Amino acid sequence: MPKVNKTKYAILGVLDMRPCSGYDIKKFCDSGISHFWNENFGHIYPVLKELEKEGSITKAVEQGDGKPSRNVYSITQKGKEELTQWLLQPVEHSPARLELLLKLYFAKSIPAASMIEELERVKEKHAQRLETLLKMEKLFLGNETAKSDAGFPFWLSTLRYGIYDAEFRIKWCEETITNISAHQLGK
Amino acid sequence: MPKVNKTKYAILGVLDMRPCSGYDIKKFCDSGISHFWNENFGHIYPVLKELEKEGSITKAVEQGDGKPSRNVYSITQKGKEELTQWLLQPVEHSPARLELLLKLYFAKSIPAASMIEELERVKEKHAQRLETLLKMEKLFLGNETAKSDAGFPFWLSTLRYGIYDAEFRIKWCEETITNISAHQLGK
DNA sequence: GTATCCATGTAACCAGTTACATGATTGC
DNA sequence: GCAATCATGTAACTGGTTACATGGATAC
Repeated sequence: MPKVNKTKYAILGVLDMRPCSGYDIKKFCDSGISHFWNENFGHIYPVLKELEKEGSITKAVEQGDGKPSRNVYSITQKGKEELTQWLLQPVEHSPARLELLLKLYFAKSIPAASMIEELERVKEKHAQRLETLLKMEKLFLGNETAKSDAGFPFWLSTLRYGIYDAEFRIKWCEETITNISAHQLGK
Repeated sequence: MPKVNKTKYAILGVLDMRPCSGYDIKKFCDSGISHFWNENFGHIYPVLKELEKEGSITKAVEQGDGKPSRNVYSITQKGKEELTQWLLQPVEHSPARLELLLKLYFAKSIPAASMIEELERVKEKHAQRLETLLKMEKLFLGNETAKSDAGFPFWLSTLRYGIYDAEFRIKWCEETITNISAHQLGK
C-alpha cells in the first residue's frame, strides 16, 4: 500500500477546528503541537491548493484594510468525511530511524568524551522541553474553557505523552553517561 | 544546511564491523538494530554503488559453488575517516511526526471506542516489543564474547533505550485509555 | 532605519519507499 | 511441487525539505 500524505490530514484537522490561512496553520503547528507534529510552508501551500481542487476545503480571500490579504480556508462536508475516514484507520507503522542511537551503536571508534558531550547536550535539550511541557500542562489544567471542550482529554494526553517521553530520555541519557564513563575507567 | 544521507553512514558503520553484502546489511538492520534503525534494498544497493564510486568502500565478488554470487563490500581508510567525522558531529534535529498523537488530537469527532481500540492495539504492540527487547538484553548480558567487546556498553544502551521507550508508551496507553473512558462516562 | 512579523508562493532537490524483475537453492 | 530464503538490482514515485523571491506592516 502506498504511503499516505499526512500533511493533508493535519491540515484538514486544523481546519476542522476553525477556518485558517496557510500561515495560521503553520503558526498553529509551531506553537500548539510542535512536540509531536511539524509542517513547513513549502508543503502546506501546495497541499492547500490540492485540497481546494478536490473540493475538501474552500478558499475565501480576506481583504484586510492595510494588512496583507489572507487566503482563509474552510473545511467542507467532503473534507470532514475524509478526515473522519482517516481518523478511523489504524495508524501506519513508520520504521524507526534514531540517529543518536545509530551513532551510539558505532561509537566505539571515537573518543568516549565526544559521545558523552553529545549525550549531555541531548539531555539538556530534553530537560528544557520537559520544563516547557510541564508549564503548558499547568496552564492547560487551569483553563476552564479548554476543560469544557470535548477535545480536552485528547489534548491533555498528547501533552502527557511528551512529558513521559522527555522524562525517560533524560533518565536514559544519565544512565548511558554513567555506564560509558564507568566502562572507560574500568579499561 | 542540507539534510545528510544517513543510509550512507549506516552502511559505513556496518561495514566497519565486518565486510558485508547488501543483503547482509539488510539482514543486520532487520535483526539487530531494527528497534531504532531501518533500511530497505531500494536504498542500500544504489548507495553501495555510490560509496564504491567515491572510494569509501571496495567490492569483492564472492563466487559460491552452487550458491548465488555475492558482492562483498569492505570499508576503506577513506570510508573510516568519513564515518568518524560523522560520528563526531552532533545529531541533526529531526522534527517530530507522530501520527498516533495527531489522530488523538483530532479525535473528538469520532467515537471514543474507535480510539480506545487503537490504543489497545498500540499497547499490545509495544508490550510485544518490550518482551523481545528484554529477551535480547538477557541473552546479551549472558554473552561473554559480547561483554568483552569495546562496543558492549554502547550496544547495551541502545537496548536500554528501546526498553524504556516501550515501557513508557505502555504506561501512557493505559493512562490515556483510562482518561478517555472516564471522560466518556462523565458526559 | 532596521529587525521582526505577516503573508504567499515556487523551484529544485533528494531521501527513502514501493513495485517490479529475475533466478538459484533449500527445506518441507 | 511449493514456499521460503538467498541474492541483486532498476524504475517510478512522492513526501517532505530547503532555498529563493516578494512585499507590506509593525515595533523598537
